[in-house]
Amino acid sequence: MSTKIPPMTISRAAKEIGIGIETIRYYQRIGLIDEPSKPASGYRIYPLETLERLRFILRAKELGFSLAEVESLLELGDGSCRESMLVAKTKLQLIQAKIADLQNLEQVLEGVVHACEVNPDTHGCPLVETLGSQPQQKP
Amino acid sequence: MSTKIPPMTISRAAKEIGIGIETIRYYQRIGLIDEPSKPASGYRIYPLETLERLRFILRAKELGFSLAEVESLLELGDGSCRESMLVAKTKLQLIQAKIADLQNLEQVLEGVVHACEVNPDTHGCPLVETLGSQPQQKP
DNA sequence: ATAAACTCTGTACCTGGGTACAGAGTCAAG
DNA sequence: CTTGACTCTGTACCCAGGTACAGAGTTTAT
Repeated sequence: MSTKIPPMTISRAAKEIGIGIETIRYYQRIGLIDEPSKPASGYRIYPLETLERLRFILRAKELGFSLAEVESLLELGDGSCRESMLVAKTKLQLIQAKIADLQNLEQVLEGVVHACEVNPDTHGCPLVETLGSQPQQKP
Repeated sequence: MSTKIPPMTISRAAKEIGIGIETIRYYQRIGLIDEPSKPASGYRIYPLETLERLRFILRAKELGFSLAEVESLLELGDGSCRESMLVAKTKLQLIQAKIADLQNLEQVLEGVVHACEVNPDTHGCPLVETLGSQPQQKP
């Protein structure tokens, strides 16, 4: 009477998470997730725990963490909150620096695009001259 | 009477720009800068023009452009301003999206670090739980 | 005039983050 | 019970962006 739940094989896991099969295997190779033990004969079954871990990895990656950083976060997860916090704080500072950099670039690009729009000569493009001259205000 | 200006050999160029010798050669290999012609016997001399181009590349790289993007900017530099502007506009949009992403991450990390500071338990770390749960507000 | 320092050329190697594929085994539907 | 779809294992390959090194030639300082 029970509707059969199809076993969570690698391709179902991949589809569930929205990731490639080969990528899952890659993460296994580099030890980011562990391989479910193989049942003597048959396919590996991916437990919920592993799916959660994969989701964690994906979200962290989207947020700009490298796989190495993700790994340290995962390792610290089991340990002290203080240590994880240190990792996060360090990352936060990097993120803030990166934001500042990008905002600087944004300004430069906006200025340059505007200048190009206002003065659409075919020569003496402001964009090229901007990048070609001294560094922009980098405090 | 004239003080000898030492010739701008590759290592002097590298030092001047603040880049490795091998990196300059790498840029030559991939066609990003051209190799000064070699004087039958002796070392290649790097003209100011090439130094400028290297500086351009470095600044653009700092601003987050890939070498491929840098190349297209350099190519467009000689052509129409309108085209360069298109490249810059596209890049601007990417930059703005990236900034938004990072600001989202910043908020999440700040919240999490704050939560950790307020409630420094050794277990149930908010950071880990945050990344472990549903995706943050990603509009 | 000779040794140290530099350059040139070519090729090999590295890290990060995957992606592809061959060949053998396994499962599931008709 | 066969056929097609899937999995497993292992290895190879891809891209970006470099970095290293060997062996031969050149320059420069002493």
